[in-house]
Amino acid sequence: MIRTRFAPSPTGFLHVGGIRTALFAYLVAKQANGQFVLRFEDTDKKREVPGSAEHLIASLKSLGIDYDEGPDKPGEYGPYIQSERIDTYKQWAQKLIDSGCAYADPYTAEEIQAFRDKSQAAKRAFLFREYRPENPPEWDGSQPLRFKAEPKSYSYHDEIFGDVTTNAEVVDDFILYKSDGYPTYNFAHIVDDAEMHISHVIRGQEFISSMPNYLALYEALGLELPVFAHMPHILNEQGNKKLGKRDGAKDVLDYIRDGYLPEALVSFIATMGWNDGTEQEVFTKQELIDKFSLSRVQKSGARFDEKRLLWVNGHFIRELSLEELYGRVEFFWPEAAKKADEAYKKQVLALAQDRLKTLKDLPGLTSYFFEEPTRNEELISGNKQLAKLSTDEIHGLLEAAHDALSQSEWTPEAIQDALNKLLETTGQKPGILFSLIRIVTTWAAFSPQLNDTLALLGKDKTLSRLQSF
RNA sequence: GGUCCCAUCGUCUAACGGUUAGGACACCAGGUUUUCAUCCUGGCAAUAGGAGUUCGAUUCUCCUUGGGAUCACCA
Repeated sequence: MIRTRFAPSPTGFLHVGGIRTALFAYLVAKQANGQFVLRFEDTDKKREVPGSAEHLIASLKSLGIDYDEGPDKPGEYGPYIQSERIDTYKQWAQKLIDSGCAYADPYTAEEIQAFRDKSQAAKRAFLFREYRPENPPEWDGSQPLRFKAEPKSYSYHDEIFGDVTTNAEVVDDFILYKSDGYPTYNFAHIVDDAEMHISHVIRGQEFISSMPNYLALYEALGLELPVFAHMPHILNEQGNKKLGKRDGAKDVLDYIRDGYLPEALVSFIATMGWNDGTEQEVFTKQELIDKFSLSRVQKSGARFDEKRLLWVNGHFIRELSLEELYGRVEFFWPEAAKKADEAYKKQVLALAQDRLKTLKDLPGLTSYFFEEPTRNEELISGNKQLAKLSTDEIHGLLEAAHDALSQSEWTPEAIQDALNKLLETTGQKPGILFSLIRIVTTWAAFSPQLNDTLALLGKDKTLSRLQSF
């Protein structure tokens, strides 16, 4: 049975890097009809951020990364919050003590710092085991509990990085239990993964360097090794370090608020560092479940390219049926659209759909359909051809347009006919005449095809805007 | 610095040891009788460097260079 997990600590929001790890773990579970588990690793109470747990859950839900078991979704192996599992860790720690694999750390912080300085002075890496006390006191919970490591070389298989060998020197007596009564991640996650029957450990690359210690612990605990897969980091836009909250990594929920579609986000995030080997560029969630494989995940880090995300988002917007899109843009309409009726809004949306990169673009693209636009002379003076016209000439053309259109039937076809005839009677080029009409009726930098725009705007509004110049 | 990992167009990437090194984003040009967008056509653009193995290396090995991760009573 395949069981994967996503185990964030509730210390903030989720950015694309974290979401990708969650998504891949989810895909691995779903494609095998297994379970995906959410677990909160809240053993560092100092770093915990209030509200973060709810925020993480909302982020996962917003992208449709549904977990089968989690803090708010009881399952067979709960609870799924580490701070509620202290008794379990205690039992496992006792096993280690009994088998002589763990001991109490009697040193003060100052003493340890002195060891550290000594190692540094000798230009050697600090290893606690070199200062291992000969007769450690009995562990009473007030001291840290350390793992008694046997330095040896390990090799293991990583689904993404392949066969990795580690150096014996780096195995050290790391802390299993902190003096504050909470276990460390290093200890707790291994216990939990075992207790929760997790088959695949999928996490960020930063844990690779700790693998020797984990492997030593699995061994001491007599546990079977899960499958490991370490994700390369997502790099910031400059490509010089892993994407982090400090250098502008955005909360995924902010992308939703900014009008990005969940399915676009999912497709984009999945294809950062993964592809199916064909030339397919975008994927639905179901396609990802069918086609994803850890072995095709790139070893090197991928940069976050916002331009590409924008393209993917536009692509998914265009794929949506009008009905679906209408359902998605509910909160993105311009203020003035509130009183407009549904049928009208749908027609407006149909004209805007191809132009939308994010849903947030909607007001800028459509407001003149709902309220009188603000006049912006620069649209005329900034237009090379129109700037050459005198005010009288402009008025003449608009008057002619008004007359011609006032006698027209009000369908896109009839309007187009009228406009074409107008081209002949005025002897103007479309670049001049149509641009002028377009600008005066919308006062927008760009707009949909002129006849469609006017047809939807309505005869009265069109004629009055032509006259108002 | 020690340890581990990585390296194809600007970016994301494809290529059982044999391809004119392919696709996409971005950019540029043209087309779809106005603009913007969509759509279509075309263009620009890469195997970090050096040895070795081989009839033949993007691909295998080694070195160099460059980059990243990690060295906490954080996860």
